[in-house]
Amino acid sequence: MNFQDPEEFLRLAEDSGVTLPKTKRGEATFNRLLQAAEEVFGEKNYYEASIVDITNRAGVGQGTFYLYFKSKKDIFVELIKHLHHEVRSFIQREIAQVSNRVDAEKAGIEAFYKFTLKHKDLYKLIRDAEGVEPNLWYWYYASFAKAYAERLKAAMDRGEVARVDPEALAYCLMGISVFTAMRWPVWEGKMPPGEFTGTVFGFITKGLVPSSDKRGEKK
Amino acid sequence: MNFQDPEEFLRLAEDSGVTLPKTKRGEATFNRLLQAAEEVFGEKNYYEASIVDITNRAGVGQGTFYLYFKSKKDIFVELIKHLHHEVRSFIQREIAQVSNRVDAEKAGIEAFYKFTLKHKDLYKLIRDAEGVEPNLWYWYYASFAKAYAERLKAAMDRGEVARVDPEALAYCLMGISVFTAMRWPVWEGKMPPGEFTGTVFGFITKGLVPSSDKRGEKK
Amino acid sequence: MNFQDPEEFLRLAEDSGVTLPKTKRGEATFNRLLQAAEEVFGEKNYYEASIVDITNRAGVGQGTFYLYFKSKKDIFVELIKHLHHEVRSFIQREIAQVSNRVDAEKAGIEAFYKFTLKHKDLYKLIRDAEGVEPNLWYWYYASFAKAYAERLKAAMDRGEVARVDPEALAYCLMGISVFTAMRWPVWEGKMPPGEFTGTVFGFITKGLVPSSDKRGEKK
Amino acid sequence: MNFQDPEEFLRLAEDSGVTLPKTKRGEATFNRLLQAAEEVFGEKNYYEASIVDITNRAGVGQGTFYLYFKSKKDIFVELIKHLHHEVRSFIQREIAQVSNRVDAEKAGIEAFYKFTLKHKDLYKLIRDAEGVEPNLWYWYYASFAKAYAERLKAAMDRGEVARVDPEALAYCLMGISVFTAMRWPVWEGKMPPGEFTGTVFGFITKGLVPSSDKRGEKK
DNA sequence: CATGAATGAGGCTTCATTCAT
DNA sequence: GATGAATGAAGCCTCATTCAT
Repeated sequence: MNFQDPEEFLRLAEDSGVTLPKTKRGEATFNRLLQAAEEVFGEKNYYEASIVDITNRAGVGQGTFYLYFKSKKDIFVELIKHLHHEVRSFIQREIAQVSNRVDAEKAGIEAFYKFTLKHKDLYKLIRDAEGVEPNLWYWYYASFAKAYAERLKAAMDRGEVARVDPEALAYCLMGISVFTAMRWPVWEGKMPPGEFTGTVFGFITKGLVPSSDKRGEKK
Repeated sequence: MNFQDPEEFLRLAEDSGVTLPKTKRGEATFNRLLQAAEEVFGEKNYYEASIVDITNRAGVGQGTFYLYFKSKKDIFVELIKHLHHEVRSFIQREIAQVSNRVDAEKAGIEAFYKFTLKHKDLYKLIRDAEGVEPNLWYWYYASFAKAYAERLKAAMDRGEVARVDPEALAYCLMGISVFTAMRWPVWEGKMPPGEFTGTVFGFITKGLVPSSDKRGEKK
Repeated sequence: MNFQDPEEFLRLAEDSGVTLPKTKRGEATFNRLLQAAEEVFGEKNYYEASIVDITNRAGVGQGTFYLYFKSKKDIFVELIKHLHHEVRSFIQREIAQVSNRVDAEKAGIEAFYKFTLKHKDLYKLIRDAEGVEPNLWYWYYASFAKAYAERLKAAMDRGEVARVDPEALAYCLMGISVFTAMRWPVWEGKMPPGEFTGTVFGFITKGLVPSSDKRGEKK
Repeated sequence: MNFQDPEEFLRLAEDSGVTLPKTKRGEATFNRLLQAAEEVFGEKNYYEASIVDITNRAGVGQGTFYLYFKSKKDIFVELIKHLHHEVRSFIQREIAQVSNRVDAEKAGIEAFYKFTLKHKDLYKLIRDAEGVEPNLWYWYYASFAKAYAERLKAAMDRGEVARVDPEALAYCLMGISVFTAMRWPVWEGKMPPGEFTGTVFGFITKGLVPSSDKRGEKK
């Protein structure tokens, strides 16, 4: 696979596919379509959902769809970008007040669980993204990881986190978040029980904090 | 979502969909089809791959497919089961000689990277599995996690690993494996560089080993 | 075989399969399809006729078919119902002015010959109906017989027809109509010659009229 | 439609399609296939039954079918001819001892009911015959009618039956038999109740017997 | 004789997209 | 702006028939 830089992708994706509405009435239709798409793709998966499903759900005519989106793929991309923004800002908000990075990590994961519980579809959507448009999928995680790594780097500079490769750490933490969220919010539709969360947080904490003897850490 | 027990699923999936060949000639065809399916699904994704793609690749007529598989879905399920078995036994073999659990963990991840590099398709296949047959996807990870947790439990009993919730730990480790494998073997087609691996292993080691003060651990 | 009441069947068949058009343009297409179906099924028989045959004949695209009918079977059922209505009202009209039942019977058969000559397909369609949907076939004849028997019953009350089991009589008369129509309009494409018709009418007349001695008749 | 003479048809159909077995073992297989075909075509109808259905039922391999029959159609034709022979000889036997034609008519119909009850499939098979091979269907009824008419002609000469067009009469009687058999043996799986049969027989008797005044009869 | 394997034409159906109103 | 109609490519699948063993 050969991926562009995440930002590069965004720039490419910027222009195409979507025709913004010009009137108030148009805007309402546009939003109804996007909303319907989230529901339908969430229930059915990209390939098994049809455009008629979406227009029916939105309560508009079939032709109307193409007034705003150039293709099925385009509304999907639009949707992923929208949700990506939502997760990140949601987590951001939940973390904001926590000063220490290690504690922020825990808060972030907790927030991710909460978000996942509300948007169980998100999971399916991202999964589908790979098949539909690998670049989109790549961008989704890579841009996430980048921001993550930057925050970790800063924490290392402040001495809150052991000094190691921040990107590797970012992928570890994302993997933990995603897989534990799969186990509980997605599969069981519940927040994980205390013992489970306790273990997860304990594992992360021990893994992140600077050890006294510093073996294996960079200076 | 409401999933059955992993073993329950296996039993269900046992019977249907596949018709085993009765002659030597038939067996060869059967295998060619399975092999072709792995390639095609790897390249294209479940929904965009067609049965003709598979039969063409296998060099057999279109109707031949239906001699052995009742539908596209059935060959897919068969494939996943096949690959699941392959990964697990591959990793098992690589770990066998390592006595210490923490070191075995590292060896296991390293093995997973190697396997992923060889079967980059596996990644896509499992992803698609969710859309195609959620139970299959659930079974894939859940049965993996179960075995994982058992090994961890044993290690805890031997005092090699801190005594915490083994299942939670299993999902953490799986998440780390999968996401770091995505970053390098899948996206870059290479084994991760030493610094990356070092960080990952360090993180895991610190997270697993019993701490001297035992805070947060069960007795 | 286990058949529902004819009316019951109609009610069941009411709902499904057909989507009525919403615009004038759509209505024209719908009718063209129905017309084409009659021709094609008449020429080829249900199983050997394909949907493409129908859409080609109708001069529309293949997909258009599914805008109005859910399946081949559905257009077939629709057609039979349509033709059933046509025969009955055609015969009704031809009989209307004849006051005496025995003469009406002759007029009815004559009318049936005429109709059959125009719609030789009808014959084949009804035959196929058994294979396609036994209930439809049952309904076709049973509802016919029911109306028939009622008319005969009334004639018995007026003393025009010997008082016997009206239903049995109805099936006798239907059998005669159908088989003699087969012999001439269907096989030869002609109305039967005078001598043939004379014999048929004579047979019926003698069979229906109240005999002077009343042996075997109910009071 | 343009039909050949019934005998002409038979001669045509004589040669083709069937390869008689040469050994004892072969004969057994041949018969098993024919038997299986009757069952399967009876249950499913010609077009919906597949050759695999037949070979499975017969317990032989798929290829074996073509050792004895050149095509699906050929076994069907063979079957119809076989059954046609069966009905006629069965009825013949039942009528044999009845001397008077009018009584023989009743006995014949009764026999037809009995046969139909045993071979409900016959009904479906003949129906299908039209679609599969119109000539076969034509032959089936026409040859039946021919023999029928001859018997009636003889009875007219003996003064037992009114002198009218014997062929017309034959089709009337066949129609009555077939439709009343449909009403009871086929639809209800029972012999008709006494009142029903009484009416049918009364109708026929009155229609057949020479009237005192001879109006409408030939000299 | 017998059989399982193999085939490919052809049927039904779906659906993203374009048109006409 | 909006909508229902129309399209046809493309996919899945069945099955009569032919082959190879």
